[in-house]
Amino acid sequence: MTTAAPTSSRDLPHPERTEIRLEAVLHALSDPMRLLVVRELAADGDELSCSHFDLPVTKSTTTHHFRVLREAGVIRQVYRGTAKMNGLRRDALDDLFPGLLDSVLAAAARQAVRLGGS
Amino acid sequence: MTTAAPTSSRDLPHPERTEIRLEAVLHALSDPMRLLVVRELAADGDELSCSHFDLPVTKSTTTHHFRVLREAGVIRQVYRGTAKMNGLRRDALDDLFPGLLDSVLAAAARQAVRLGGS
DNA sequence: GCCGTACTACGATGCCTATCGTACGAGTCG
DNA sequence: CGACTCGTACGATAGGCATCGTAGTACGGC
Repeated sequence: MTTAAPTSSRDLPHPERTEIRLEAVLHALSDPMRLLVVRELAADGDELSCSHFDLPVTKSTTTHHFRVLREAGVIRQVYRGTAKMNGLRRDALDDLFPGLLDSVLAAAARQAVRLGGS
Repeated sequence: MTTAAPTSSRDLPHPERTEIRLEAVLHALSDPMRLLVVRELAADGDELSCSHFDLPVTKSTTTHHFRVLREAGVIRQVYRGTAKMNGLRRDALDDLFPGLLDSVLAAAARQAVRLGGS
């Protein structure tokens, strides 16, 4: 259910819903880059390719961050051709930790306003 | 406001409310030991001494964890005689990140039930 | 079949951190 | 004062991790 039929043959390891740990999720979200990615994913709906994000790090590092997010159970990644599409695992997170993701997103938005000014 | 008159002469550096960063809070809560401490603090009201906690680590490490929590703005520490009392900074956290702490605590409680069974 | 694009794998590096042990300072109580 | 308790400071250590660069793999289009 959680893993739809992949458009490509390559498959990626995702943690089962019961394998997701709060500490891992919090740790994944505690990195500025990853928090930025999650905020953008939440804002733009889902299904965004890795290359859509213009992070101030190399592609190697970007790959690393996406893997951390996937292995923590925060995002779901599916290959579609050469692109790798990313989507928030809202269903699993909201089921396991109700309100957590929204609180973090709201907190991040508030802090962005508070610090960035814009 | 946030810093009451200390019972002892020794004083501890706490971040101002505006200095508290979401990433730092999430990182502080992403450690199992520290999450345990915060859960106990939230359950037992506030004003618990460091020695009250029976963590499976040495006292040096315990001191380290409490300092991380304090420097992230999660707890407030005040000396009272030889003891160091610890309390959650609920006011600051709820003001900066409404609902975040409660979501994390609820998520931790849910996960404890889900995993521990007891 | 070949090339370009998208992403990965692997090794290296430097920093951060969780942990410990020991030695020390601060405060309380006899 | 002296001893004891609570917590700190400092050094050491080992592991983790964010970052990079380069070389390589998968896929789609020409």
